[in-house]
Amino acid sequence: MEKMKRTNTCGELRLKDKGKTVTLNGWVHRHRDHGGIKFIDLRDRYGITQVVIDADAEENLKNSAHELKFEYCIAVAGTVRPRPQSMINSRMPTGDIEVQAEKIQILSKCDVLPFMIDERSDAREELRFKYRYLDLRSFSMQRKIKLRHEITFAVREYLKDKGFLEIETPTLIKSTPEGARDFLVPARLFPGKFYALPQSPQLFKQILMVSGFDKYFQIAHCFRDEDARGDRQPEHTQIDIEMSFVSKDDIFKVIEGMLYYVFKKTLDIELKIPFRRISYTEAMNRYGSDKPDLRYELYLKNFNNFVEKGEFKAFKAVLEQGGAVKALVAPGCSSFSRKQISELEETAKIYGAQGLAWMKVTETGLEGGISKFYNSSAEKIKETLGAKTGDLILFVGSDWKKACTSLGAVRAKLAQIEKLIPKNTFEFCWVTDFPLFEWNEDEKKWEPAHHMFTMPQEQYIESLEKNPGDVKGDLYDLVCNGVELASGSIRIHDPGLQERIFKIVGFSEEEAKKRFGFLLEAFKYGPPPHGGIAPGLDRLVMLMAGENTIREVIAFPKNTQGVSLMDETPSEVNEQQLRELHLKVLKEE
RNA sequence: GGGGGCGUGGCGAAGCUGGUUAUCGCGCCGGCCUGUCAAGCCGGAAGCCGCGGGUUCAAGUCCCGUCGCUCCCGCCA
Repeated sequence: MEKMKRTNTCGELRLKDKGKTVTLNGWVHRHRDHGGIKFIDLRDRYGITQVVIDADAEENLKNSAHELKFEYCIAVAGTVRPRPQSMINSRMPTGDIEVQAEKIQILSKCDVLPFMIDERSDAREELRFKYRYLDLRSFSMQRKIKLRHEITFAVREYLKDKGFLEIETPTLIKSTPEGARDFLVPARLFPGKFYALPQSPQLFKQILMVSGFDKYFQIAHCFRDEDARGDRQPEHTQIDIEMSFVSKDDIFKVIEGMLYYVFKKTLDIELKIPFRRISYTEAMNRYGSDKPDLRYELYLKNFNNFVEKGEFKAFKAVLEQGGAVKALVAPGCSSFSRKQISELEETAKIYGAQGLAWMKVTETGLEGGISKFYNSSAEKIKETLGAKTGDLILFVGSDWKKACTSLGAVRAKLAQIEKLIPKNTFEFCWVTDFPLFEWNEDEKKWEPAHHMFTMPQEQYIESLEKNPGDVKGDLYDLVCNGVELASGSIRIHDPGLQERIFKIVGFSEEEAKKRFGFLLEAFKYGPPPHGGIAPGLDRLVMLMAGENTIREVIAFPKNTQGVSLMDETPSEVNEQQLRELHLKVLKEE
């Protein structure tokens, strides 16, 4: 039997189409059988149209309608007719009309569903992933996948318009040291040798700069063999960008313009640009995070000055060891119970704080917790911290970074508890002036905070080696609502400077040559000054879709174990394959 | 690598300090019903309570182990 091909989609018929003979193809979203009259909600990705089988329809038609179950894929031919006045459904775009069925063809049947294709379906993620094809049928998933397409398309439009070229770089590349763990691919033709999947197209995009493609971009897949999180999984997509002859301001401008365009085009939201700029140090000091959430106004304050005058020994000890004591005023939270405070303390402890000290602000002064140690400076404390009667003040003393991040975590928790976070706002900022190096206590050596091709800021170049810890890099993050959206830097293009950096991070010339000799070689031939950035596409779409995990905006995501539940990846391979690849699987203990 | 949470018919949940026959909603099967749109009504089927061990007269419930999922710390240049 010939398949009945659609003349229209399920989302387009309106009153003006009345009287038309149409054929629709789609899935049985719902069916309501009233004995006489029957209704079918027919769904495709464009919408839902109600199909009616009248009570006086021929027996044949009624029988085939009776057969229909959820998610049967069917074709319906019939006539568009207006619904009776009182039956109009204003919640449906097609709610003014219905299609009076004349013929129904079942294109394929559907087993009993593991979960309903429904906006309200609350099937757990595990199940949704196993049956992702069904999950993706829901309008909410289709909306997100479509939004992703539109965002990606707008990015391409904008960048092309600005003169960028989209250039593909290889997926099978050389394994490079540092950074995340590589995914390796055994090379069949070279026993014992491996390709690696790119953690990013970093080296290739820099080489493209050497080649003179001064504005490059790529929607690039990146692979990192690390544990997944809500905003990260083993493979992700980034909008990889690199430019020559630019300073970071030029790069900021491109990204600001791009995001303005993308938000306007896809969500009709006008972002305020340029974005705020916050130094790493300020972000840590004020927000307790290098990816500050600016949607709410709770600020960490410095409490060091009061520690001297107070009697609290634990804090004094912290300062003697070179640490810091940070304070956070929780407005109107003096009614918090011990239990509530200790829950906040748990949050602080997760981030390495020893504890969470507190005091309450009352009419007469400070009360409870550690207040007795600071009675003499109560007024001054209130004034300096901006605390008012009815507030709760929270403290963490630790090394500076831990004090900031753990109290920053408390800040975030508090904002959540007190419902301080406004919905549907996007607060962007650039975080700048990151340290170039970080001290690795385990291995007793300096490590690049970003990557080792990052340019130190001008004023530090001369005395790099003296105090590596003080050196700030020409590197920057783009943050939105507490999510790190992009990371980038101006790169080193001077081989001499590059060598000095290698030396500081304990990278021998020999090792450097072996690993990225090709880049260093390329840099001998007139490399332009250049820099770049790479916004994470998944995270951008996640934020724009109002989701908290990138898995909601990836068509076929992996779970937190890095497993694709639908196709059961990763999987074992057979002996033959292993032999060809010169591999042997070791038995775990 | 470490910590928290969860695992009960196909799905989502309830099941208290252990105590009759494991409950509810959705779905499924059958029937009734001419205007519904999360249709309604009547009836029915469907459970190794993740898995293994232990405590007990008695375990979905307590203990130990294990597997899976999830959130977080670490990790993620």
